[in-house]
Amino acid sequence: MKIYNTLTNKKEAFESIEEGKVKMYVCGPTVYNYIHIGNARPLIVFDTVRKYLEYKNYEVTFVSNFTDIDDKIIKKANEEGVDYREISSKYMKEFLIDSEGLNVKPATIYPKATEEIDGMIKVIEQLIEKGYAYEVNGSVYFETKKFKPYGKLSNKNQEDLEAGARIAVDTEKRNPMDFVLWKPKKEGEPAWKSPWGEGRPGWHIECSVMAKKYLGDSIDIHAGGEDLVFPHHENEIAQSEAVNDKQFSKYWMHNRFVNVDNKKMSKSLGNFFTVREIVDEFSYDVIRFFMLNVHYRSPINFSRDLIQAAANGLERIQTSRDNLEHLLKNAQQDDYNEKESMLNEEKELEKYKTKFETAMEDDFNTADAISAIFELVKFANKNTDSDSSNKFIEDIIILIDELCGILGIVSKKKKILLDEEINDLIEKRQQARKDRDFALADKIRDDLKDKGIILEDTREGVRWHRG
RNA sequence: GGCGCCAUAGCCAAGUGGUAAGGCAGAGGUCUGCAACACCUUCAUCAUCGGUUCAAAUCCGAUUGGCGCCUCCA
Repeated sequence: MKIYNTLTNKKEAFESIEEGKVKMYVCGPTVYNYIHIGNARPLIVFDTVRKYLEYKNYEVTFVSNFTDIDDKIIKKANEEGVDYREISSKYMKEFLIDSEGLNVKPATIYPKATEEIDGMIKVIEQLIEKGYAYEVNGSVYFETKKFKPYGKLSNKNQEDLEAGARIAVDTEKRNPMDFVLWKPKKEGEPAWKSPWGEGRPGWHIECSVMAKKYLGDSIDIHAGGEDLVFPHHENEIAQSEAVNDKQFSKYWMHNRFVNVDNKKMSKSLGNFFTVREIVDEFSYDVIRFFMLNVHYRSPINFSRDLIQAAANGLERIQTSRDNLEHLLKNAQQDDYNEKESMLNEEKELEKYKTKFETAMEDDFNTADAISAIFELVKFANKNTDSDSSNKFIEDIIILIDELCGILGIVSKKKKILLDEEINDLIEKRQQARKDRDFALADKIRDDLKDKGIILEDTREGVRWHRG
């Protein structure tokens, strides 16, 4: 299995630190709003990475934090005139709802920044002791010059960074590139006690501390959006490796952005769509499928037309799977019939599975993996009919479900329970068709369509599903 | 100014040295009372220029265009 490692800028063979186990840390959301579909990309992508690792029998410990104290949260709380905790707890809940909708497996642990302050203070103290950090007027800064490898993740060197520094130099700092570990309390803001007076932690220290506490000094995979490479992840490396004297993360994975009109979608630019908005019109399943249609290290453009195209594609997979299930109900033979034996099905199915795995092993090429599913679907559509055997159909269904399952793609259409009223109407329509009263038959079909029930007259009888 | 990424059919998108996967949309056909589904057929030489090679979308160089990071940000 190969993973593209931002640290080395190349694809590397994946070898976990401890055999059979993977420790993974993904930077989680700052909870001050509903997530937008840009936020959904890392969620979906790294959940898929996890699912594939688990499919390969790794025991994955997956940690994803909540940044539940931050300038933006405070700002929003002040705007709404409520306590910051009301904001953070509300949007944590909403995040988990979207997360579940997107078929993201819950993290092993979701640590919250505000519950880890003691640990952060301890690490900051250690950094000061070891000479990597210094205190000025209640603020504590990390002195980047003291950490020699600083810049190794983002391929920057201190001189370039200083030359490019656009922020007005904070006179408190010894060096413009130093970053804050602890900031003093401002009037009206929440604060915690510390050896440097009341205040709150800087953003970067959170992740270093939570990763250490729940995963240990060295982890296998650290992931997040590409914008986190610098400064966030660079700073995490500096903090963690300065304290632990060990490599912090072996592999660093970063997803590219979701764009609108080829421009980055972000809360600050205001050109974003929330996941909820899209779910209203399409569905969580379509969003997930849409995201996985593009390799995670390529930018992906978002538009109504593109997501509609993805919805149509997903429908193709689901329709095929539905048809198979329908055939299975009527299938008689238990063992392969002559035609099926000729097809050498097992070997044929192996081909799609191999293509799928090969794609996934190559830095999680989900786009290519999905094409294997489409090829499997084509094979199924082409080679099954009412004469197919149970065994033949079941084998295909199992494989479709397995492959879709790894990607977290829902392979079945959502159905409601058989409603007698609907069945009555369908029978009525069948009678009308027999009587060649097509006007009535079409009216019944149209009426059902208005209620969201789509009828299809297949060779094997009338079928219906939610539109 | 520094660092990095990208350019494949109407649209989306794999492919990183051996002659272009897959999906959406479109066209023609089969099936069907009609429709839908499905199936069959059809639809590109890979931004431009130059180079390396028996062989390049794939490597090198240049040009043009686009994007990201260097500041909160997935």
